[in-house]
Amino acid sequence: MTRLVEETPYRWRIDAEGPMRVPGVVFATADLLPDPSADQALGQVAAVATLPGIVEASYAMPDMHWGYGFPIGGVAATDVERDGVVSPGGVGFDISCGVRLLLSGLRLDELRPRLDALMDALDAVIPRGMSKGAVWHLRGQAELEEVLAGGARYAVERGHGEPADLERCEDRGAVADADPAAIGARARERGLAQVGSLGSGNHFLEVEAVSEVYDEEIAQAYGLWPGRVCVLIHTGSRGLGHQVCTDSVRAMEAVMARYGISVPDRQLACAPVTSPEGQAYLSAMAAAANYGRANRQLLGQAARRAFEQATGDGGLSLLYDVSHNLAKLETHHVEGRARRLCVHRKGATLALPPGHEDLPEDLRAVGQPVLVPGSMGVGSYVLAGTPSAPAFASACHGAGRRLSRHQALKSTSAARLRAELEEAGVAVRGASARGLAEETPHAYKDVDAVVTACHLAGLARKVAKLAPVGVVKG
DNA sequence: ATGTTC
Repeated sequence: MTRLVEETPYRWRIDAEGPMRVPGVVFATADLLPDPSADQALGQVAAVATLPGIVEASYAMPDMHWGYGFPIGGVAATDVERDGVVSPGGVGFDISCGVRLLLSGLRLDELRPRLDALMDALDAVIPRGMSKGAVWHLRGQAELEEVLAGGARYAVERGHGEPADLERCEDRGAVADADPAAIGARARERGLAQVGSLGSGNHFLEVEAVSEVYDEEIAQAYGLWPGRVCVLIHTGSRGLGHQVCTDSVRAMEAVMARYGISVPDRQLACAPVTSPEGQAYLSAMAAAANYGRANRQLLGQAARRAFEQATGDGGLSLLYDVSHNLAKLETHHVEGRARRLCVHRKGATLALPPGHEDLPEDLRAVGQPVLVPGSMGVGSYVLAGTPSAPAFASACHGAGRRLSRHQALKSTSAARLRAELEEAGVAVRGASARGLAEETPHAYKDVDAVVTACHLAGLARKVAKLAPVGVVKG
């Protein structure tokens, strides 16, 4: 049983006990905390706090819930120069899973008469579901290596997008230090035919419109005006990323004892960042991340074609593309000293503060767009990084699951859910009955409450809300 | 999340 101490209404502490090296810190209201009888995420926050080299605290965001090893919504940083570890479970199976928000030139009232045509066009060009085709037919393993090394940059080089897109991608579209050779044969095979595909589970493409603006100045800098139609794409690195995680966990389990590391849960398998195994993981992870970046770039292009075809206006501009499953080497001040850290964000979004040098120039004054998809049909939020940038500049990544997929499936009728969505004015395309039922909104926390907790805890500030008008799902 | 149990 993990004991929580309430520090503020939006911040709870788990004191460091036993093998914990740092405390746990959970950003949430009481209502958003996981139910301990059904969800072990708080114990996972404490378990992560035992990892070698961890600094400051084992953090969790308001959308936290149970995950593989680390909680989803977990943030943990380790000191690279003090034997800090990297753990594949701190990134998750869907490496560089993330979101991309594109802005159209249309107002919702202009789109309405063409909405069905647009949804049909998207239906035709967006591959989705388990291993069922992709937009991009790579020439073979040699070209897959280019994708793994170059990410969205390579996609744009090959004509899949505009150079301006890259300015609005985290890491300008490609993570450095990616080594395609660090990726195994099986992962490569799985990856060959999936670049430009949505996948299943909680992945989706949504057509939305700006429904509320909370911060005029930042919304203006982001180009978010009321009624503006936009497209939100949520997907990751598909089977390739999954296989990289599987292979890496196995490799680390085999060497942990050699490094004198013991962890309370074997799902926390890890190795020192500077070890051969740590470096191999980070190289493979970066390559898988680039695959995810290329994947979102290709789907954004497919959305442009569908808009062009259905509305005559394919001019979607990219607001931002950001991952919420990644480990990054970053410099942060800890106890007054700049330190090189390996920051794991799993179901947590990077939220760079105003003025940060990694931001594109035209967004630097206001801070990074933080994209927070809500549950299906409920709407999404755009937030912005704050000057205080707690938890190594991180924020929530979504609503956060409340019920397991199995529980959701048992408690929901897919047909009724589809009817409810259509009745609420949300067109649905391509969703399997099971996919719909597992993603029922009542299986998720209230995204309004999650975002409010983020805002009041100072993790990220509210900028605008987006209301859905159409969804494409696996 | 995932060729949902190599």
